[in-house]
Amino acid sequence: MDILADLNPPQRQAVEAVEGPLLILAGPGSGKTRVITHRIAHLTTIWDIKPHRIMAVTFTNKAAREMKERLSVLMGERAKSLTVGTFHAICASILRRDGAAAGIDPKYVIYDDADQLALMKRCMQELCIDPKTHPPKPLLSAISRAKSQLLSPGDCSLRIESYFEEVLHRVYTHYQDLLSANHALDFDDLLMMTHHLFDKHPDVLSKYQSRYLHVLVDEFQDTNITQYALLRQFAGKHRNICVVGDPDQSIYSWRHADIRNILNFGKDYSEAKTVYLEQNYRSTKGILAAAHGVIAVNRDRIDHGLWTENEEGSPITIVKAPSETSEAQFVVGEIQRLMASGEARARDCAIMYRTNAQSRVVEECFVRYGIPYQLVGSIRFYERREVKDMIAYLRVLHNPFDGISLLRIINTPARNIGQKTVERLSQLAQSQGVPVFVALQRLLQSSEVPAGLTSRAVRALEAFWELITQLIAESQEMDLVDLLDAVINKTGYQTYLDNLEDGGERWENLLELRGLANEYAALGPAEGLAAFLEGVMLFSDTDELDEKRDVATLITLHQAKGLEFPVVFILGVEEGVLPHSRSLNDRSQMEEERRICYVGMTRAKKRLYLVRATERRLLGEMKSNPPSRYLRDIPGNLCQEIDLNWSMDTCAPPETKQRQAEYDAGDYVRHAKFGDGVIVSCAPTRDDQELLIAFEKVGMKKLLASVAPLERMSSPELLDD
DNA sequence: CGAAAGGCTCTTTTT
DNA sequence: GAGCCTTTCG
Repeated sequence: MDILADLNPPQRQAVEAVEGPLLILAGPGSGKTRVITHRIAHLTTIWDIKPHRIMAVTFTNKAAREMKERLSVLMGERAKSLTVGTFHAICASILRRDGAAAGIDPKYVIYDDADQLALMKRCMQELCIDPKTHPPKPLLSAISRAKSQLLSPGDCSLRIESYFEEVLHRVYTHYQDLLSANHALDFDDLLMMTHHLFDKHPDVLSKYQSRYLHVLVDEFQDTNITQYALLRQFAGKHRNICVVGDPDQSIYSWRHADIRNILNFGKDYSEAKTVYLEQNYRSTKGILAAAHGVIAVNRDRIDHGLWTENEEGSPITIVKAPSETSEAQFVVGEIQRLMASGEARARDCAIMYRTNAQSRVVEECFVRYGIPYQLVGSIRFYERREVKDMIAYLRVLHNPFDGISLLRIINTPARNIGQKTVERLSQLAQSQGVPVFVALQRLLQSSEVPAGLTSRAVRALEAFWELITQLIAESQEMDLVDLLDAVINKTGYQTYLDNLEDGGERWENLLELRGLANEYAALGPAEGLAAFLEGVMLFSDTDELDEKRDVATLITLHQAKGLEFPVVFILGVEEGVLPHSRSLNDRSQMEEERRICYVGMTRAKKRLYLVRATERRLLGEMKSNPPSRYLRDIPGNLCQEIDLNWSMDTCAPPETKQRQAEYDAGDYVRHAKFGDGVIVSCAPTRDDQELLIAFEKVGMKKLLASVAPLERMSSPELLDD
């Protein structure tokens, strides 16, 4: 197989530049994943690099999985020994293997958002900080920001400039203490602690540096400072680091992605080569031009060419609906029409929106009209109560120091351990400075009942202790699936679910979890449990997306990055929704909103619909939003407009008209009465344009584009007649 | 002790 | 409208 055969010249250049650092700037649809996979295949075949000496880092599990699939097509079995994974997954396994040097328990557990929140509440309680005056979430997000920049609690104490920062410092310090007391790491810790480990233990670092001859990174524009620092550590010895990115698709600044990384790359690796991938293989010319119209407005960007040899394609359809219901109905009708005409199947269609909340109306509508669909990741699998409960049990068995999990399941299902008892128990743990698990053990060993506890409560705790210790013993020798079954049975969880209203559905979820556990069977008891817990925490539901089923996809614009569909509907193209209201007063956030829109538009291969509702329910209140500013930035000649407001009462088919209102300053026009003229300026109004026209014969006139009897003139010669 | 009801806040995007 | 917390009742 000739790996270079069907690559265009820049792609080939990117694949063949194997020595030294390489920056690939790749526009949407330019084949960047292809370049990465072919580059790896090229390295392993032509240059005979052993696959286990190559690391490819992605952001999502889905991207990692796809890359592995494509690589095994190119390389076969050899692909298995490549390191392909997300930053988080790669770091998690490094810490499990080598973290002990930095004081990390190999049996550490990973805390997700919910766990973090629980821990933060506990933390604030212990510090006597009122969660009303200092809401936990902003504090957590500030801590996350610090960790994304490699700032330890100590570093944060160096520049305390406000009361908030003072509180932050105290909270951050204690939060880290609690994490470590629980033998737990949060998502950001996985990265920061790995960096820390490498920083303090050159021997460990050197092991990885020597092993990895080549490091490749996808979606480089989304890396944060910590991730970039990690990459530099990995590539520190051989300096063969290849990063692929597109600044125009940077939409994760809220997760502390730092665009400066792209700029710094050239400084940190002054010998770096740069390759531009500018040919788009995905979209029609029309879609590309429309998307360019939107993104070109951004100030903080370098305009680079993006072109395609694809056909011009259908016009972009801009739809004005009276409400979010009719917005959804339009989508249904249009999908039905496309399916009936054979132009598209359900699976060719994607419905994209800014916020998850928007999906509900669409979902209801799809159910009513029987359009098959899949909703991508609004409720994460492992965030479901029953799944979290089961995982909490397994975590406690794996690592009894995990107090957050222990307290979660201590009375689930109910076993007569009330709130008071739990509170008393965690107080005991805190005052003795030991984990809850140990405090419980001590309490039960001592002959006297501590103050504040009834003997009844102690009996209940004893029963719980028996249950857990017995399960821990079993976890040492039982296979994972058997262990899970044992937990479900001995805790009475199944009976508990049976008595619940929606128990059936929840039981299904546990069966799914069981199926997942089955995949770790080969690893044996303890190791299987560890790997399962790691996998389940880092597993994201976006991975659920199944391209094989013939169903339409409902997805947020963020999650849509990296995907493509023949037909794309973007909903809520309104001021306040896209761009989102929370970004309106911040210029750099507004630029990001624009990139989000750009990402959505460039997902479309053949057809693109931009739909808005003149009125929609927001915050429980009816709101009427003006059309998104992005609509104005799309050249009018690329569009066709549908106004559903007109068809409401009359039941007439939706009126379609070529958008004539779109004029630009400098256009030449002929007016039925005033004769020929040139447009001096045009001011957009709600649905129209107010034109200032200099007429040859009658001078300046102010006219509305939609009502004035104007005709566009193609060339200025006519004026000179 | 647990379940149910009422009141409160806050709504972006996710590894 | 939803999730979270607190209060209230059985």
